[in-house]
Amino acid sequence: MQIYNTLTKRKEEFKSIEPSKITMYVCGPTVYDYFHIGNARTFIMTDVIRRYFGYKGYDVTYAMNLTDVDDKIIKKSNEEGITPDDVADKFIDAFFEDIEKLKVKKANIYPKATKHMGDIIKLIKDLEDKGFAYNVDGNVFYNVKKFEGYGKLSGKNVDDLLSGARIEINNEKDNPLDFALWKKAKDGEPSWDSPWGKGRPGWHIECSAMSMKHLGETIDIHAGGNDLVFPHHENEIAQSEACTSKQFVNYWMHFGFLNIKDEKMSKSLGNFFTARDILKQYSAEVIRLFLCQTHYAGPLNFSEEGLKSTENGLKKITLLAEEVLKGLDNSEGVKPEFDFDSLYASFETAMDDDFNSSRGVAVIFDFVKAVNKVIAENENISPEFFEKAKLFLEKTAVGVFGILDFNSISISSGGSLENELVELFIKMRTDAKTEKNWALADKIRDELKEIGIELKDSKTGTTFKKI
RNA sequence: GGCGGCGUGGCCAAGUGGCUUAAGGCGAAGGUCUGCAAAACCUUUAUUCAUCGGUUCGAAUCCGAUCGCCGCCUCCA
Repeated sequence: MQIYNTLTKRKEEFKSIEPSKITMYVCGPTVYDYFHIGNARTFIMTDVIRRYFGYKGYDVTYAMNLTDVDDKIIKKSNEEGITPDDVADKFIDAFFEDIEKLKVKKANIYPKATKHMGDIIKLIKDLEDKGFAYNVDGNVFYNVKKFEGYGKLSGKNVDDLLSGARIEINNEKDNPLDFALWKKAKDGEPSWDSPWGKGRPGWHIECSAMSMKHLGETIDIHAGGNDLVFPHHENEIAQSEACTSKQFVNYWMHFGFLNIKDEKMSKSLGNFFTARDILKQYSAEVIRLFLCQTHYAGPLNFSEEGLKSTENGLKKITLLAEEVLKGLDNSEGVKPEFDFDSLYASFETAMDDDFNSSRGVAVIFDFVKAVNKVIAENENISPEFFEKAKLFLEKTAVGVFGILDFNSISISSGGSLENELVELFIKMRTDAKTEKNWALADKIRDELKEIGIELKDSKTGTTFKKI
């Protein structure tokens, strides 16, 4: 399995620290607002990656942090006149609701910054003791010059950064690049006691502290959006490695941006759609397929046309899944020649190559086409064939991508009064057809469609489904 | 100013030296099936990969230049 590692800037053979076990940490949301569909890309693609590891038989321990103490939360709490905790709680709830609607499997742990103050303070103290941090009147800064590898992830060097035009002026810092580990409390802000007085943690320290606490000093994978490479992840490395003298993360993975008309979707530009709004119009499966059709690292333009075209494509998969379910009820039939093995192999080859979901999805479409061909060419097909076909879809489309849900496929089955009534209409229509009374036959079909029942004629008779 | 990414058919998107005279999806056109639909199947839809040079027996893939777009360096997934 090959994974592109931002740290080494190339694809590398993936080797976990412990055989068949993986530790993975992903930078989650700062809970001050509903997350947008660009954030969702990270949540969904890490979900796909995590699911694929599961497919491969790995036991994954996956942590996603919730940043619940932060400038933006404080700002929001002032705007709304509620406490920062209330802001955080509200959007943590919303986060879990949205993530569930997007069919993202839950992480094993969702550590919160506010629940790890002891660990954070201990880490800062350690950095101070080791000479990597200095205290200026209750503010503690990290001394970037002390850490030799600073810039190794983002490919920057301290001198280039210093010549950059947009570095803020802060007289308290020895060096403009130094960043806050601990911020002295201001009036009305949430604060915690520490050896440096009351205050709260800086932005980057929580991830170092929580990743090391829950997953270990060295972990397999750390992922996040492209915009976190610098400074966030760079600083995490500096904090963690200065403290442990061990490699913090073996594989760094970064996701490309979701753009609107070639511009990064972001809260600050205001060009964003929240995931919950998009979910009102499109299913989780459509959104997931839309994202999976592009490799995770590249940019992806978000558009209504794109979602629409994905929705049409997904229909093909769903309709085939329906045929597969129906085929399970066959009593007997031919056992067609079908090379499941080579399809599994193609799927794995694609996904083994840095999670190339775009190719993985193409394999599913190839499969759909091949099964449709089998169905078109044979009158009766054995249920065993459909069982194998269902298993393939379950492992790939359902299990890895989450772009199909057998439970939401309604196939007509007798029993209820409603179904019997529809069957009655179908019988009447069949009679009308025999009498070549096309006007009546079409009227029945059209009117049933208006109340949400779709009829489909085939050689073997007419079937219906709710739409 | 520093660093990095990208430019493939009408649209989206894989491919990064020969297996590709470029996957897959959407759209479009024709055909089979059907009373008509729908679905499905078959066929067609890039002699070409921003442009121009170069390396090579061979390049969308490597090198150089040019044009265009985007990102990071400030909070951001």
